[in-house]
Formats: sequence, structure tokens, C-alpha cells
Amino acid sequence: MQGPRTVAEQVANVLREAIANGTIKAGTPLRQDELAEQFGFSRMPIRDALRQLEAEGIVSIHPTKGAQVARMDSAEISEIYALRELLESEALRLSVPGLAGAKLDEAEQVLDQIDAERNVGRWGALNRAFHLALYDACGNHRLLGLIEAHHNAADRYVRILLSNLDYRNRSQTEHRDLLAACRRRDGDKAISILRQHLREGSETLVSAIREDGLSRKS
Amino acid sequence: MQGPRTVAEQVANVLREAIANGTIKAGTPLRQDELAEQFGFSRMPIRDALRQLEAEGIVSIHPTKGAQVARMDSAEISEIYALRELLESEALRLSVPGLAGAKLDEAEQVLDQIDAERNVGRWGALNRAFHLALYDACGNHRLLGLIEAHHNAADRYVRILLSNLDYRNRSQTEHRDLLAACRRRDGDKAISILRQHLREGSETLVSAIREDGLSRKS
DNA sequence: GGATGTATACGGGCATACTTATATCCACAA
DNA sequence: TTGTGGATATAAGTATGCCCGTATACATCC
Repeated sequence: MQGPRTVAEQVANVLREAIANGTIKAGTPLRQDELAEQFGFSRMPIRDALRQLEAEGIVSIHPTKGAQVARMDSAEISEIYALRELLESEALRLSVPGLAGAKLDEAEQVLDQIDAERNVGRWGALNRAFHLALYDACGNHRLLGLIEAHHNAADRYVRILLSNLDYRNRSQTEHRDLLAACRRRDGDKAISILRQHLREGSETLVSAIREDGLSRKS
Repeated sequence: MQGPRTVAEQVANVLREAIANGTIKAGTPLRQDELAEQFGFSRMPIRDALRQLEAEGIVSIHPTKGAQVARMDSAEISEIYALRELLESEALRLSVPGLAGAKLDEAEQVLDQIDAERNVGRWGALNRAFHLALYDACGNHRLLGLIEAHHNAADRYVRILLSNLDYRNRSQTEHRDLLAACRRRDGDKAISILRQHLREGSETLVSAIREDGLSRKS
């Protein structure tokens, strides 16, 4: 696993993380020369990075008008969660029968790490790692790619969720139930837990966003 | 609906169509200077176009090694069709209850156009238009975007299917059955027809590719 | 006073030039 | 003869500069 091969990739990674952890807020205009100066590179790799992030749905680009961090209203959050439910249920259904014990142990370790982790910034990545571990045996690379893409797109909002201790505890309980169902090879039960888990996340998030007024449109 | 606003978009559109209709075959290296000279522009907009196509899954880029038309083996075709089944079933389920009569009429007109159309190159676009018309009322923009993306990715292979008269006739029969079920607001029946339709397409395509030896890996 | 036209500034698209990385081939040695 | 090392060529990555489209503000006309 080698690091980023081009400057554009490095820039994309830094920007992605900055957007995910809230350092750069939704709607912020991303000017090429400004970023170029900050990163110490020219505008060209920054352009490439912005295109990459646009493809991931994190940034929106309007020709001749420039790029900005994609704004998401509650409707779009709902859409993403509806898609996550669809995609991840399918991945889980395909994966459960073939899930190796080692993968399940790996997933359990991730849950323990989440409980032990004090650094807020790590929770998002660990949360994702747990979910992806369970889907690992689904056998459809594109499906996994789509799931990862949607995690990326929603990451900065998921982190809002995870900063809430109440939600985090409930979430962990559900995670362990989910893992147990997978160990029993009870795919149907696992799926129903997952769906419930995602619905709660969606509802919690939508109401949080509505009251925080983060949903102002562009 | 205005045309492409930038050179990069024009280039992307031309390349996408050329790849879809087989003018540029899978595995063909896409060199920046070469394309720049052919199109009469510099490498920069070509780079942008290639990144765009990479995001769509039509082109694969390896840093410092260049871009090539993405190769797809039969396993990947199967994956895409499995995803289409998942995504389009859901879109149809959501859309059927709210489908306006006008949209259904529009879909029917598209079917008539397919029957009348003699130009092979148009079938792909018409086929897509029919399917998308039925999903129009699903209410999830991202879902529609994903469906369109998968149509794009598989387009050049779908055209292989559609050039087969036998398949085309069967396909049209299923299309009309599907439309009828939608008119009756029978979502379950519509979905089962759609799933069958896509499974047939997948199987026909996979065997066609296997015997034509188009599945050689990179 | 409101609407329409015009000037100016800002910023992104595109072109050109330079740098760096990878692959290929040939020379030389084991 | 084969393998390894380095030189060279090719093509992508990156830097910089210019041009043009869009926006904002101010002026002018109805």
C-alpha cells in the first residue's frame, strides 16, 4: 500500500479530510489560486484534485464560476441514507454467508477500538471500517466502491452524529447486535438491524441539521 | 438545456460516444498529446475530460502511465448488471405509484421509436430513455444519477446486445409488458419483469463476450 | 425611481513551457 | 548467454501566463 503518487492526490486527500472534519464548511468557495498558494503548488494539480472531489460528490463545480464545498440539505441527506440502506443491505446479504471468522474478529476489534478511542476525528474512519469489514465478502467490487463513495459523501455529517455521546452508545449497541447476527449467519436479522441502524442515523441527522440551520440552500 | 460549456465537456462527450459505439475499443491507450492534436486543443482540457470519464468508469488512469479505455471482463459486466437490478428495481418501486400518465405515454412513444429506428447507433440512447422515463418519479436524484452512470458504463456492451435482432425483439416484448404493468400500477409485477429483463440481458451479454474473447484482461 | 446598458474587476479555462518518472534498450560483466 | 546497470526516449505531471466569460457596480435613459 503505497502513498499518493501525485500532488493532485495528496491535495485531494487533505481537502477531503478537511471537509470531512468540518475545518472547511459547506458552501465555502474553493479558489484555485488561493489553494495553490496555501499548498505551495500551482493551480493545475489543485484543479485535478477538485475534479476528483467533484466526482466523489464532495465538491460542486460550476464552469467559469468555480468550486465550492457541496451543500447538502436534509433532503439530500435522506437520499444518501436511503441509498446506503439499499446498497449496504444488499452487500450484507451477499456477504454474510461467506464471511470468514477472521473478518468478524477484525470487525469486533474495530468496535473495541471505537469504545477506547478518545479522538473524535478517528471515529468516522473506524465506523466506516467496521461496516466495510462486514461487506468484505460480498464479491461485488463496484458495490463496495459505491458504498465507500457514499460514506465519503456523508462523512462530515456522520461525524456530527458521532460527536453525540447518546447516539454513539446506541450505535455501538446496534453494531454489536449486528455483529452477533453475522456470527450466527442470520442474514435476515442482520439486515433488519442494519436498516434500523441507518434509519435512526438518518432521522437523528436530519433533525439535527434542521435545527442547526445547516440546510440553507445555495 | 444548453450545450457543453467547456472544451473539456465537448471532448468528454465525443470520447464517450466513440467508446460507446465501438469506434475506440477497450484497452486502447488514450494519449494526451495524440488526442490534443486530433481535437485541435491543448492537453489540459483533454486531461480534464479523461478525469471526467474515469469518474464515470469508462476510462482507467494510472498515474504517470496514462489512460486507457477501461477493460471489462464478464465478471465486471455481471457486477454492473447486478447493480442495475438492485438500483433500478428500487427506482421502479419508488416511482410507479407517482408515475404521471404523460410520462407513461412518453415511454410508450420511445418504444415506438425503437421499433421504427433503423440506425443502430440510436438504439442505446432510446433504450436508456425508456428506462429512465419509468424511474422519473422515484424522487431520489442520486439514485437516478447512479442508474445513469451504470448505463453509461455498460453502454458499449448494451449496444452489442441491441445489434442482435433476436434479443431486440424479446427486449421490446418485455418493455411493453413492463409498461403495461406500470400503467396498472402493479409495482411488484413491474419489478419482476424488470429483473427478468435485466437477467436475460446479463446472461446474453456474458456468453456473447465469453465467446467473442472480448474479456481478455489487461 | 426602476430598469436597462456599460465598464471594470475577479476568477476560471486553455495554451505553452518545463520537470520528473517510467520504460526500453544497449552495453558490459559474470 | 544471461543478468544487471545505466543512458535515453517517451509521456505524464506541474508551473506559469494569457484570454475570455461572468458578475458587480455605476451610470444613463425611460
